[in-house]
Amino acid sequence: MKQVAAVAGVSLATVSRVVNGGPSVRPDLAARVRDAVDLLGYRHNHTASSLRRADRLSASIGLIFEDVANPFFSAVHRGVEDVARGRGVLTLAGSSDELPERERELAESLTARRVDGLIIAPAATDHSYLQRDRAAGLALVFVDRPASFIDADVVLTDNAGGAREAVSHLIAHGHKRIAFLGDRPELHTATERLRGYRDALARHGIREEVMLIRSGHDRPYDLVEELLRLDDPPTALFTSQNLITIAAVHAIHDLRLQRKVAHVGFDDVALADVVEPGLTVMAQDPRALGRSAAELLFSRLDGYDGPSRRIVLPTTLIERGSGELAPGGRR
Amino acid sequence: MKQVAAVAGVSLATVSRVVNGGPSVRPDLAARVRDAVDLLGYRHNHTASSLRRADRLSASIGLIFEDVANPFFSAVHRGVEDVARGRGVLTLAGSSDELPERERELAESLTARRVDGLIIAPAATDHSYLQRDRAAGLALVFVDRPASFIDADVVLTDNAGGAREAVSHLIAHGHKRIAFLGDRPELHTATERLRGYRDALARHGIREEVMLIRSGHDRPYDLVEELLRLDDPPTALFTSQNLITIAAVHAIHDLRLQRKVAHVGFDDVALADVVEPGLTVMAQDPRALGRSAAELLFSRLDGYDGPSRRIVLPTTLIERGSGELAPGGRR
DNA sequence: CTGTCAAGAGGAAACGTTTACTTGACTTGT
DNA sequence: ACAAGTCAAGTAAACGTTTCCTCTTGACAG
Repeated sequence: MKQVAAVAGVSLATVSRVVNGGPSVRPDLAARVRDAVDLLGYRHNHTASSLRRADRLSASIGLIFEDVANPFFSAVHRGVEDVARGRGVLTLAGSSDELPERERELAESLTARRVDGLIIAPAATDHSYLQRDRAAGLALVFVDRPASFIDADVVLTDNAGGAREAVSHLIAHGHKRIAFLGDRPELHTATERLRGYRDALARHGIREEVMLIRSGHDRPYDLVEELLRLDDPPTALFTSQNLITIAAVHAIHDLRLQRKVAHVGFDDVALADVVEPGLTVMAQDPRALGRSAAELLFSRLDGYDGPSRRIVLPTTLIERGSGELAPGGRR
Repeated sequence: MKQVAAVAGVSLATVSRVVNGGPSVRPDLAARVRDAVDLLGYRHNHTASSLRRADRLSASIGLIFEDVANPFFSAVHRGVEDVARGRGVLTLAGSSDELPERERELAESLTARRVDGLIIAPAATDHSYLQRDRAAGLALVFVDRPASFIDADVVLTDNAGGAREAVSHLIAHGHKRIAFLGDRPELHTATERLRGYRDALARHGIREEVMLIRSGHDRPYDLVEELLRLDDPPTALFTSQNLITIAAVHAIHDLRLQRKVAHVGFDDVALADVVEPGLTVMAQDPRALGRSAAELLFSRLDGYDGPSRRIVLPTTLIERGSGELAPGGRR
């Protein structure tokens, strides 16, 4: 920049004004500066700039997910990017692999780079360590799961409602023995979906059976096999997470029961409509999740200073066949 | 930091030394500094630090993909992250949506933030604009597709070889009328896979048929339908991209031809083994692609200054049934 | 003419760090 | 006991910008 100033024969201040589209600089000078910029191949240094600038904004936000390669989270990522792009804001993403420690490291790494905000799908159980950064102006939004020990904006899927609707759908098709296969119970989404399942049963006067409620199994495939080989097996399955759903589809097909046992999954998966019968799912909208989270974040950066908000996005039932089988396998 | 120094009763330099694990500082002073840090909730400012530091490294790298939400690229992303994490390096990712202009904007945004390196799955046809940044020390690696008009490290999948092998596999099962469905021909991967297809036919003395070679159709589903309704339809399909593969599976199933027409896809997709028959694919290893790219990048940052390297990763044939059907549909 | 004002430009301080250089107190070898 | 060397700590300059403040110039009103 100094060189540019020298070549253009102006002061540093003027170069800065031109580079930032500053208000009052004579057209001929501006042109000279621009020529010098091109000539020297000057590249603006955004980090140095934001160090001194009044707003102190880095125009970048951090994302912390379980795994950036999980289709669910990469869709959230994209949703965030969609709205960040409009503001010239870049996204830094990292995978926590569901490890609280790793999540914290990432958060610290990101705040050390002075990101303007953080969007987190929380793994850690305690987020109070972010309190200080927030006091220092960091915008904070949680997505997919609420945070603990810190009061912040959050955007969620209607897990309980979606699960309730999914299970009610099975009940409407005549099922009474419906198994619940869930993720590890320490996950908020898992317990919420279980709550929805219970709710649906209760509303229809169906008694829960302990044998049919299974959470946090590490080999879902085996679990499904076991369930379907019971003396009195469930007539329908509700799988409450995408990887479990996929494992269940495998198991059901391997046992050749795909026309006998009904199945609804939470969260949509690719090729769900090519499987025979098509897989009925309660779909989420991860991209919208990301967009909403980003909007909450930017509203904070734009000065909103009210109480924290909680957005809950609805789910959509997609009927493809597997969820519409009657008990015993008739359609 | 000034406050920390004041509270601990030491100079700024000493605080800096402690914060950076500097070599020679008396233990009691170091302890006092650390106490002050905790007390004040001091957060290191990495950007200010890298501005002055000798290495001038931001410990972050930029990623530019077509779409961070595409499972292929999100897996590459994760591969990069795997190796970056080991070095405490963060990844900034952006989606170009295959628009050269958007790619360039992203690249400029990233270099303005002084990332140490850039990993790009190129959309643009001319990357010479990066020449200057590279001269200034930016490490540069291209992934999935080679760059144009700039000589840089690149890591690719063996597109031609994989396609050749896939098509040979179909030929080995007795097929002679094999259709090729490809992506837009301006994409490097698309032309390479077509080359592999042609190669396989030539090696086995099969004449190409123009009618059976289709590239860059925007409605692959309709295209497959059209092909299969020809008077003399192909007995096998080779779909050379994941989205096209999925569309083809849909079309084949809708026409109830899944046991009549053989099908091999390039790039693996979820649930491919639950479809009936299972979908045979030539799988890539996108995560390894990302890891290799990151390794090339870091070797540059570690001082490697030799000629640019080109890594080509092999593909793996996964036989699941659809590729092993004989012409006419017998197994 | 003088005085007021606005616009345009420059000088220098500041942002939060690191680091080259300096200082001072010890240690060591003779 | 003294020169030389070592080590720990401090001072101040520097990194690449932006911004506050001042200065000059010219226009215009009284």
